[in-house]
Amino acid sequence: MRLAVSTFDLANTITSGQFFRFQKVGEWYYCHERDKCFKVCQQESALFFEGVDESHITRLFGLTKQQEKSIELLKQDPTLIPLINKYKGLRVMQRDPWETLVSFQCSIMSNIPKIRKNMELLAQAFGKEIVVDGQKRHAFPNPGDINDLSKIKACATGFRARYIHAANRMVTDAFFEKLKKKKYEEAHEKLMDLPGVAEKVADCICLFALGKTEAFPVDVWIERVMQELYFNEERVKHDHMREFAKERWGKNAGYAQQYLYHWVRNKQKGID
DNA sequence: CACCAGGCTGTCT
DNA sequence: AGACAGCATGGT
Repeated sequence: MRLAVSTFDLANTITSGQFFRFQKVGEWYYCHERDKCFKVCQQESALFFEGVDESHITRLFGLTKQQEKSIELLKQDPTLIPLINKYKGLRVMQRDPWETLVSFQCSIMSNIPKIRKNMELLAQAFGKEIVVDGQKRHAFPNPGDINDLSKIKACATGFRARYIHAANRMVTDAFFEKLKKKKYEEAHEKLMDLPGVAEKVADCICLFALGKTEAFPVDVWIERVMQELYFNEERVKHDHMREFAKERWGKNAGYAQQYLYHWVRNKQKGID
């Protein structure tokens, strides 16, 4: 299957810290979401994919006119212009909420390669086996299925295991569907009732899975880049940065966050 | 090997 | 109520 994409950058979108279950094989990215496995590759303005229908691709990768317009609007902020031009086509994804919750519980005191490992091991330990292109792969387990604390620990999750184990008993897919319909502030507050979920993780779930585009997750990388670009290197509290983002970018704060994060991480890695 | 990561808990105003 | 120090874990 083929889809025309005018402003989209698959590689930067997949590797910008919002998605973890993928594997690059040649030109293809094999991507997982819950029980779905599909492959996707980009050649200029053509996106090729197999294994899911087009609506799945446009939803997951945020390929909407609305997002394109929002990012264009952010160029009214002169500070963001070079970042948006450099990573033109970077999108905020819309992932499965349950899988997003577990991946960001894993993100506590961690890093992207390790989160990817945790998610793969959890799928191997608790998910059903699926075969794609002759390769053995694993679906991600449903809410309720990650129910063995020592097995969760064996997935290199450490002290996060009890958070995942407890949340597994507290949520359902229907719970997240209800949150999608609520306002950002209310969804954010409800998420923080879950173990291993405070301001930052709740904002990641709001932004990457519940469609709350005003959510502005602040981790150490956002703290650093905001200090550099907006606070003249002064130390500022995370709460103040969230307020600042709300004032400055409103409903588009989440898109701003994604460009800031990807830019500062690649700068650190020396990628140009 | 020192260093790097967010949330939870207990303690102090 | 709100601020803050100390803890837990695995990879580089």
